[in-house]
Amino acid sequence: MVAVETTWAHRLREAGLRVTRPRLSVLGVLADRPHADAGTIVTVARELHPSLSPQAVYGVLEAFVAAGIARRIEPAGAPALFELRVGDNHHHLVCRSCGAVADVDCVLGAAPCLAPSDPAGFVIDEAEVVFWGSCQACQNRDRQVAAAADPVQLEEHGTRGGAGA
Amino acid sequence: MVAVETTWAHRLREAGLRVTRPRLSVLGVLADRPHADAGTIVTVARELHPSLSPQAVYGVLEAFVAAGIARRIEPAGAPALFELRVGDNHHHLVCRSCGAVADVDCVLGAAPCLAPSDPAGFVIDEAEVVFWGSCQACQNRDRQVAAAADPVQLEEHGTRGGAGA
DNA sequence: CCCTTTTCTTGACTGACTCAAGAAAAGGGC
DNA sequence: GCCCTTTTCTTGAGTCAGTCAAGAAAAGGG
Repeated sequence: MVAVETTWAHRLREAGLRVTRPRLSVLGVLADRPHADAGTIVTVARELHPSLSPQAVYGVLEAFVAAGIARRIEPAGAPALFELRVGDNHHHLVCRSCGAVADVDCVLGAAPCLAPSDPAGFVIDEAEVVFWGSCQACQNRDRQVAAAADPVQLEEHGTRGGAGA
Repeated sequence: MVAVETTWAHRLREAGLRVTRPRLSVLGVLADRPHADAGTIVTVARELHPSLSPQAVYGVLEAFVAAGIARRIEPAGAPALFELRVGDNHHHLVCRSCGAVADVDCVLGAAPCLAPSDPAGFVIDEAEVVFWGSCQACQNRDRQVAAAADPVQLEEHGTRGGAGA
């Protein structure tokens, strides 16, 4: 416990940031939930630090991103997500149904891992890749809903689909 | 002129959509500006159709996307953009400074053009690729600003950088 | 031309995020 | 340990993109 907090404090100092309660709280939440949005971080961090304000969280996250200890991702149609895994140029899988996000290692290595053949005069520093699809849980749920609608196929289970946030 | 409108009308009917003035206006704007956001579309379309409401434009764009005659892209940190180029799985170059967007043909062909080695149980239907960098105009501007700050290098021109959008 | 369905206008509202000012906390120097 | 400066956090108002809902207007088949 103490060791963990010491580690976070160390990481903050390394990045040239002061060690504060809000920053440690946000680091703790991000360690638990690797793709949390600002609202989730506020909610969860308040369990330990009830006076924490949303604006503090926005400020902390901005400082983390500027210092290079967090990365911001913005899948279309969702609020920004933050992750502590930085510097390895990995990409993301996003579920169209529930918004779940998973990491994928970059297939090709260093950033930018891809280069267009005709860059139209642009100097490119990053290739961002988002894979859109359906996560395992949503596939299971959809299969169960389909089975309920057409019981001939999988009648033996009689399962029901629960909404998966 | 009439031929053009007739073509748009035809395209709408093909897609199963009624032909209306707002829809023709939005198509016209998108033909001129291949990566316009909703606000720009409202402003430009009102030159021809002053009573057009923002909500009508949101509705029209939603109908276009649902019908497959437009595509919505959402670069991080910017409002959604719309384009008429659909069905070819192309990708985008986005300028970090001015937000300019250019199309790039997909290097690999059909969608999803990439596949992660470990998809973590996801079924993937699309790989979205965004190349981030600096467009030609912003490179020129930055070079001029640098020259103004350090005149030894390129003194002979004495150019000044204008803020670009 | 009429009638039904779709679409558009008007206007209120939400969610994510930003801006600004003053209060509180961090951490180096003594 | 205490003080002082700088950074950071809290509080509160504001912005921007987009959504929701209800009634008016327009499309297009009969």
